[in-house]
Amino acid sequence: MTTDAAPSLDPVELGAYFALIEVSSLLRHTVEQQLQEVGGLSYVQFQLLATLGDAPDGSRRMTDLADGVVYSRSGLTYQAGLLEKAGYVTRAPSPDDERGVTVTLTDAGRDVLARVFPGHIGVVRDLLVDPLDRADVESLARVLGTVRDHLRANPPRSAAPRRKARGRA
Amino acid sequence: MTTDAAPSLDPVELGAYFALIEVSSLLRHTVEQQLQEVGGLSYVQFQLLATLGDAPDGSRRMTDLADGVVYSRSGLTYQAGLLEKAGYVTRAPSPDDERGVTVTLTDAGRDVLARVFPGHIGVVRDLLVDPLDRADVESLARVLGTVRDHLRANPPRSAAPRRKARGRA
DNA sequence: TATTGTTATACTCTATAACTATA
DNA sequence: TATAGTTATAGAGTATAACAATA
Repeated sequence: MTTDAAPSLDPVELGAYFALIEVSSLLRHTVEQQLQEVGGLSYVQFQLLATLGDAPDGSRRMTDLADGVVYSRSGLTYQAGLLEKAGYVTRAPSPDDERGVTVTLTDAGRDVLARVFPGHIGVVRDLLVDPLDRADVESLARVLGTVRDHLRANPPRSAAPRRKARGRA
Repeated sequence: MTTDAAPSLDPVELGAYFALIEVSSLLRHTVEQQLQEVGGLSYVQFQLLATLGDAPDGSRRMTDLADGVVYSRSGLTYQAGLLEKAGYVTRAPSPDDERGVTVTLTDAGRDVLARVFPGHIGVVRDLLVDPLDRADVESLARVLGTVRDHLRANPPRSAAPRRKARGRA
């Protein structure tokens, strides 16, 4: 039901896709530079720290940290290791489940987050928010929120359950 | 120079930003898997091939290829080298400017594009287009188009592979 | 047995700087 | 001198598979 018939997108749909890719790519690239310059953080590292910062106690289990940030376990272990070595997080066995590891934000972690945040916000405002009027920002938030919710509800899986477009050729 | 005063974003603005990052990240990751499985292509390689496919004669100069795809010259040389080795493009000195290199799509390059396209389109439709109604897709295309145009007009001063942004601060 | 996380390893990609050659 | 592109190289990140420990 997905891509059996001749798949195509009209110009508007294609335009939305291409614009999304180009905008997010450039925005992310610029933010990455800012994070690297100011805090020596990669974007993934920032996302992990920010996720911890959102948690009431600054703690989260590895698995819960992975969410939309990283796509493999070992990748998360690697990044968490770097953050721990930098002193931004600690890792300890989870109290309730000895298999799990609880990652906790340190004071130094909160510091680097605070140091990095203003410039981060500045980039996002300059590149994404300022060029738009209020109504467009609201529209963008709503529409992309819809897409995000659908993605979360239907995890795209590793393209495994997806049909092998054995089309022409 | 841009935002020195206390920078902040309200929840809607932050929501637009986070949704953009999450959606584009997941979309790109899924597309990358499809491209890899079906055609053995990375996303960047696909973008380069697709750019060539858009050109009337299937040719373009290296510099023109770089546009929103790659952020360093050497990175482009690397990817173009891979594509050449795979037989998807040829490289030859530009006729008009002996310093330049003209990259040209081969028949094999067109083949792999054609082989990869249906599934690519399918992913984009499943993940981005189908969850939205027509008006939302149009809105998304328009708003992101606005942002993209601003980004192109005001290159974020470091992601400019062509000009040498000298005179920092 | 299934799940959580780590390790080892190999690979891809990126970026800086030095270099060649054309303009 | 400035521009177009390549090369060398080094580093960051990712993914897969084998592994240990716990549930």
